[in-house]
Amino acid sequence: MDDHTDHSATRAAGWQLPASIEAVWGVRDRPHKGPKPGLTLGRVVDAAVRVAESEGLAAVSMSRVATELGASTMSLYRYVAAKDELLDLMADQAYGPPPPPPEPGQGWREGLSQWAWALRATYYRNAWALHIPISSLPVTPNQVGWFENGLSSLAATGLMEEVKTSVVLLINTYTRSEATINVNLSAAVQASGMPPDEWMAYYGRLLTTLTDPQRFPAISAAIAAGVFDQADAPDKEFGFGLERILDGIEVLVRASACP
Amino acid sequence: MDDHTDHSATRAAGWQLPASIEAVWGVRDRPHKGPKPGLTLGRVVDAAVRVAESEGLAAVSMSRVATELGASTMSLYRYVAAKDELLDLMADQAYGPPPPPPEPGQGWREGLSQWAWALRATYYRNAWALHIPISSLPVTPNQVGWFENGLSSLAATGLMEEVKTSVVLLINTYTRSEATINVNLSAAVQASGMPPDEWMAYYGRLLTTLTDPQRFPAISAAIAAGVFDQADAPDKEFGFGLERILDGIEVLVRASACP
DNA sequence: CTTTTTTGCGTATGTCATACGCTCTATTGC
DNA sequence: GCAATAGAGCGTATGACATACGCAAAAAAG
Repeated sequence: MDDHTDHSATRAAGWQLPASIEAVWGVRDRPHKGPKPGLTLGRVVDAAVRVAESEGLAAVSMSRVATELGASTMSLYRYVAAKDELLDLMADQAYGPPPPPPEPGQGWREGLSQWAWALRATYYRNAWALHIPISSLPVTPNQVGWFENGLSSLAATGLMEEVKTSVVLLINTYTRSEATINVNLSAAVQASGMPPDEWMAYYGRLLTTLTDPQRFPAISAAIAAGVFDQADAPDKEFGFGLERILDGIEVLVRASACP
Repeated sequence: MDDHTDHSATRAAGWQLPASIEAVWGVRDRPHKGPKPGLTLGRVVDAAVRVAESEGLAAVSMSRVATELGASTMSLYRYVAAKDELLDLMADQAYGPPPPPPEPGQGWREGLSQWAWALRATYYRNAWALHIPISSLPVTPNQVGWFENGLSSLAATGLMEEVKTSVVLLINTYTRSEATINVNLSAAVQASGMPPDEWMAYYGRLLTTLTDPQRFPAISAAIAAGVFDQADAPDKEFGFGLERILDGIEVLVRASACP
């Protein structure tokens, strides 16, 4: 144990939790010696998020964030060891605090469903955050908070703890990737300047041209059935997949309930 | 119709399929006028893939690929309009040709399951490709080929065409993101220098330190149950989710079979 | 008051994507 | 055949960007 904070669990051979992440968890820093910091980690992250919201994640450069704060580029490195750390903190900020836990009377399915929809809304609201690569298992407060909340819906089921975490991970994975696909897609549509329906129709025509019906019978059938005639409501698509997954989990819950 | 190839379907107001992508589909270019190209699009993409395989996607710069080919940086721009296009073509190369379509006697579930596992193996084998952002719906030959193959498993079910595409999209989405998470994660573990089990144990200790059991009861329960004591086999985790999703789809298929 | 730590920040380095324009080449229209 | 022309390779900018390094000033500790 050293004179200051106990880092025995956040440090290990070859790796340690970055100092900036310890900071968001509120692990208190000793009162400093040198000059007072002119900024705070929070202000840096907020500024970065502001830039990402208004100009996209690609616009988030150290110098852009610095000018946003009226500081110099290099001063940011007193709060964050590298840009990657800043991105991780921005991602945590994007999650925000998780929604309130499900009410006691609610079933697991309803709880998980609401959780997934809330998560999805968060991803859509902060589309820029989807471009930040996932660098490890959740270690930031809001991310862990969402995980906790997801798990809590399953508390009353008889599932094994290991299975519960798998389920929550599964739904998070699904939700994130559905959001990623749609965000990228709508960016592409936007870039084309066409209205979504028209773009979809164009895509259908494109496939028709490119795919030989002999080699691509299933796709041709889909085209013929008019699948690509108009853009599907993304909500519908997401709901479809979610219900399928929940159906699958229901099978599992039932099996574990009546042995 | 103009003097050369018919582009009426690959061009549209405000957007057109990039020339390099038309090229991989084998849309023939008119016999050229100027000097003979010293390279081919295929060689450029191959070189880029070789770099990505041996040094990671981050090492793929235009100049690195050029030196790989013994050419100058700028010469690559005769084959590809921008780096993004090169990345899209690399991604298509990573998919490779889809596995053979399911045998006639096989059920949809077995077919889709095999498809998903094959897709997953492909993602794992070419982990670098997961870092390439998805820029639109599938338009490259191998990607479309995989899509076709996935759909073909569902041909015999009575599902509507629209639902079939949703199902295939769902499984692809799930598979891709599971792979993404595990690839990133194992990169993080690798970077730490610890063996996976030890890393997981460390992560458990980390969570224990950071999470107050009052505010994070569900996570604390998971920790107490030893969920984080050892790294799960990623195959198990993937199989779990996949079976859940297939269970969900089975519900759907049954419902549409006996109305 | 001196030592130590820590801050802000100027400067420098190396990497990248890519615009531009020059030269040279092979095909095409005459 | 021959000139016009589209295209090929590529050298040379240009303007970002992340970040290493080091200095000078500030504040707490002794």
